[in-house]
Amino acid sequence: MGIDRRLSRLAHGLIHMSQHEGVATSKSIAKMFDTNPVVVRRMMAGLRKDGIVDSQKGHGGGWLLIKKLEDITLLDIHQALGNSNIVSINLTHEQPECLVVQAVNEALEKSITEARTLLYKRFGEISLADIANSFENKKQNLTKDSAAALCPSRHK
Amino acid sequence: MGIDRRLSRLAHGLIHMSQHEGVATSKSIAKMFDTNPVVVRRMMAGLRKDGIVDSQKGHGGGWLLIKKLEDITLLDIHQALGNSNIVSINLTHEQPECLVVQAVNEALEKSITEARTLLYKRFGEISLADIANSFENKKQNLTKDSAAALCPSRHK
DNA sequence: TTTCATGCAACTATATATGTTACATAAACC
DNA sequence: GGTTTATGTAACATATATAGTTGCATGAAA
Repeated sequence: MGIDRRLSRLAHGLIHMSQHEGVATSKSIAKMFDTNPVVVRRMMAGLRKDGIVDSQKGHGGGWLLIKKLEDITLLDIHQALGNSNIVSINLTHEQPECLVVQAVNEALEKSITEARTLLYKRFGEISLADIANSFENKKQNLTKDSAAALCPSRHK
Repeated sequence: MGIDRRLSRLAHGLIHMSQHEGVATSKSIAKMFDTNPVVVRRMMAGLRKDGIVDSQKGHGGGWLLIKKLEDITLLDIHQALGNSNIVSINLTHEQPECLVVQAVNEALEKSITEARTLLYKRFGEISLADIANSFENKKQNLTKDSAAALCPSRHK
């Protein structure tokens, strides 16, 4: 499978968006991610569907954050992206009538569900505001010459 | 990504192997999985490396279980297959110097590690003997006409 | 020597995220 | 009204990992 960096990228992007006035274009966001504007639009489409961002077409258009950072959890973003198999282990179904297969899959399913539930719980407990705060704390511990460490080449 | 059914398949196969005398060929195991003998050899190679099974070439050869079911956990099998990304979320590293990226990835990493640790813990607590026992319990609850529910067409 | 098994290389198929190009659509500006 | 700027979307290519398949070499028993 390809690697899924959408959650990490979007959390990054949304926090930056909250710190700037007005809209952000797919192009400007794409620069933060070192990728293509179309990739950004695809990811943002899911967030718009769930009322996290909105988009405006045409001149002066772009993306707008319409929820507060406090009200956006990592789980919200994950779910807005559609349900993916977050645990990459699957069960065999070739001999569904075999009791051994059933017993194996039952044990696997139980463990996997537990882990997935914990992950969702943690994601649900962490808002983008929490992350932004931990970033502010880091910032205050910086010396002045490293104070530019905020996507430096991307915010001129 | 493709779907990873190796753990589920191997647990199934190893339990069946423990219930039969002598060796099992890649071909006979492949029938249980509805797949090709080469797929079986590839999976079994990892288990052999970790001393869970052994193989014999030539006429009358095949695969032999050399550890007891009690001493094989789901974690043992998983690890014998090599380290895969069991949680299919990755972190961005496009702007490693950006404090926002760092804060986001820290939060994600922490949650993911917690979930992965729990999954490994559960996998480590479950032996194939545990699963085989739960299978025996099921078997005893069956009426006689469903008593064939053990990979029926595969064990003639 | 034949047969039967593993060992292994070299493909193809499949699924998903990612990256890219091209074009349609909509809104602001001149 | 036409140009510019932006999103919306389809279509295709790329990367990666599991799975599936074919062919051939190797080793051991009959």
